[in-house]
Amino acid sequence: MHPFYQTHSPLLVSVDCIIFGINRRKVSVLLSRRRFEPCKGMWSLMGGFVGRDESLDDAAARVLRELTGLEDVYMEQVGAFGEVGRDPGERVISVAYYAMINFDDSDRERVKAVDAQWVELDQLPPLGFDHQSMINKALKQIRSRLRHDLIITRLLPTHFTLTQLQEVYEDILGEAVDKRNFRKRIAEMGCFEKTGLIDKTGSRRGAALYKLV
Amino acid sequence: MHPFYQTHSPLLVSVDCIIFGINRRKVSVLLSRRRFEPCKGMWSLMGGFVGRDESLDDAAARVLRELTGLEDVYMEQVGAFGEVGRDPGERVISVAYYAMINFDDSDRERVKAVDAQWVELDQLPPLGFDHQSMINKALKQIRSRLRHDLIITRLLPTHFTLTQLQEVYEDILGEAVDKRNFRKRIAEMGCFEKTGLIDKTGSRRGAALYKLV
DNA sequence: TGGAATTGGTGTTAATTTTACACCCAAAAT
DNA sequence: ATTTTGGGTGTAAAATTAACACCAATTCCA
Repeated sequence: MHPFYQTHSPLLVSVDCIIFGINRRKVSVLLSRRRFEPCKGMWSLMGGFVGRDESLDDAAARVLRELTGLEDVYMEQVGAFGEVGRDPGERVISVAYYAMINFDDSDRERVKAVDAQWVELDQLPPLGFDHQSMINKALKQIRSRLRHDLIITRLLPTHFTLTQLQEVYEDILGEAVDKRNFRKRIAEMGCFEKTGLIDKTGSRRGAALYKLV
Repeated sequence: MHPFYQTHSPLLVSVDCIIFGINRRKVSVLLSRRRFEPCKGMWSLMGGFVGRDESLDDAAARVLRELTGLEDVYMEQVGAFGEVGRDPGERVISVAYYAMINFDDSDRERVKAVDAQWVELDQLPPLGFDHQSMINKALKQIRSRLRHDLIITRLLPTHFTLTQLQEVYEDILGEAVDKRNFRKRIAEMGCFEKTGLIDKTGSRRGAALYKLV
């Protein structure tokens, strides 16, 4: 190590993953019950320490993979959280990331093994550490992208109905939107394509299934 | 330390400060020439390591104070940068912050002492590390806030003319805006107040000086 | 077997917001 | 007195956004 660096004390750095998915038709976050101190027994995000030879992005991807078995999932950084007392056990800097996954893809066995559970956005229990702030900041970030971005399609299977898409949109936004205006906007984006398939699970009539172009 | 933490290797964590200010009527960034390896001789942002007993926010404030002598400056986090090779000297995670300061307040002596210099946004030289990415991300963040937020007034003295404000706005946005529409929008915000004072430095006629309400 | 129930799908109009645009003003300098 | 310089102001067209209601297709059940 270069002498300039030696005088400074290194710190533990972790990543925490806010994993969004859909459970029982509602946008939810994957939480797990902590089995170690600190905050043992509380609900929290899944995290892990950053290794010397992995980037922050890689560490986040690894934690997600360990938990869900999923590879190559799109993740976005939320920010770094560094209050001195944020982890009561030790000084830890944590970088929050969010991921949006299609629940059906995820490895249910593994999820169960770590005591993880899907919780709807408006049903979140008290969380350990500063994890609620992380989620709040992530939601703000996602909402601001919602109008010009198709991130939320990652929560759905490759084929989805417009009503499903709208429900996700409303969950994230936290308010209802007008169906016709929503569909108009979607259509203008021009990134969707009718597959010709019909989904009959949601209604008697059946709804057209779309996919990203 | 709790045994759970012992198996993980701590990392160096630094903060880098993107200090915006106005120099010769143009929005500029305070850069310094590095006097140590790595990247010795290159231009870079000012940074510093995060101590065990200071938060990230505190570390950023400290670095800013050490460089400019300014206290209680508003800073905003840009994000964490953690590629493995981002610092060629050693593994360092860095958290970027931006500050907007009124140049006249800053301690010119101290700034000179660290070989620092104001550089206009469109005149940035090649920077060391990933500092250009940090600036790019900060600018994106600021632009997205520009319409509903008065952050840029922090770049100006407490009393300023509308033309000054508009020039800052244009520098950040990177394009010209219509004078009448700009003033209309500003007026609608309703956060400005004519002081009754006149600034004669900019024109023969003189321009009204405003302040934040 | 016909009618009730359920979710899917579609256009138009008014309101609001945004953009484009040009001329006179006040003071200073010559 | 004339010129020069930036300061200050309003209106109309265009674009965007928001509000709003009904018929369609199928299933289920009486």
